[in-house]
Amino acid sequence: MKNTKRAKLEAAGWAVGSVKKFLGLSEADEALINMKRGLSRSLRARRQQEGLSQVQLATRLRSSQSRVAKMEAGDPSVSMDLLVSSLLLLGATSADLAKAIRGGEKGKGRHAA
Amino acid sequence: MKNTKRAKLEAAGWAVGSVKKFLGLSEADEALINMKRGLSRSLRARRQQEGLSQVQLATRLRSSQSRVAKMEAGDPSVSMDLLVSSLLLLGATSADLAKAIRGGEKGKGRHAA
DNA sequence: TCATTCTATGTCATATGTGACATATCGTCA
DNA sequence: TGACGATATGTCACATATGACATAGAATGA
Repeated sequence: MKNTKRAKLEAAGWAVGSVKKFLGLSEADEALINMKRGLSRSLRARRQQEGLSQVQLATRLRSSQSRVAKMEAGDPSVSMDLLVSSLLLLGATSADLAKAIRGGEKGKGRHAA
Repeated sequence: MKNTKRAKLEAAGWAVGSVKKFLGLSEADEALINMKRGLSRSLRARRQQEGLSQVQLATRLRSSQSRVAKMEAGDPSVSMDLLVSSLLLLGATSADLAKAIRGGEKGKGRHAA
């Protein structure tokens, strides 16, 4: 992910209604991270449900154990594309993904609102 | 995103879903592309609803007109991350995104209401 | 016609993501 | 204890995505 994003935004000044817009952008960043978290959790859950090790999953995905670990850890270097396509390869439907994305909303353990 | 698969995809004309197996196109690939399509459409819809030109939107996103055009065109060079974060910046909620993703599901031919 | 605005498409330098590898930690079992 | 399997973390070469730019097409109005 872009760790320069915030810096760029701050440097930009953000002409119109700056403070409000800035907060909005911050929230957007947070939302994206939460969505990824939901996908990460879903990936780990599916893997474990299938009784696969990270190595086994990596083989299925034609990736590596370390990348699987990073996917599940929500590492910033992992794209949403990778998470989504991995979940799809594990048999998730787009409805499942939609759910995972919404499920990643806030803190874990919260009942859905 | 593997360019080889994309090339195959596009070379096929990407018409109907019957030849995909021969081209090595998995269900997962198809699903991912459909999800992106849903996001692309949603982005365009939101932009137009706000009465923004691509240039104006690009400015808001701190991107360029050409990239916005590519996002909306579903260009293979556009990542899901970019689509999602752009939509979030336009004020979409994760529920909206979940919907867009599921909306990108099936036949695009349907001139939906 | 020309001029303007909006959008599409191609290219490129550079930023970012990815798979692979090494290595560390942790738990389990003999 | 040592060995093994599973997971985490750091690094790197290479692949891919991104913003910026140029340019073209399409639509509108003078």
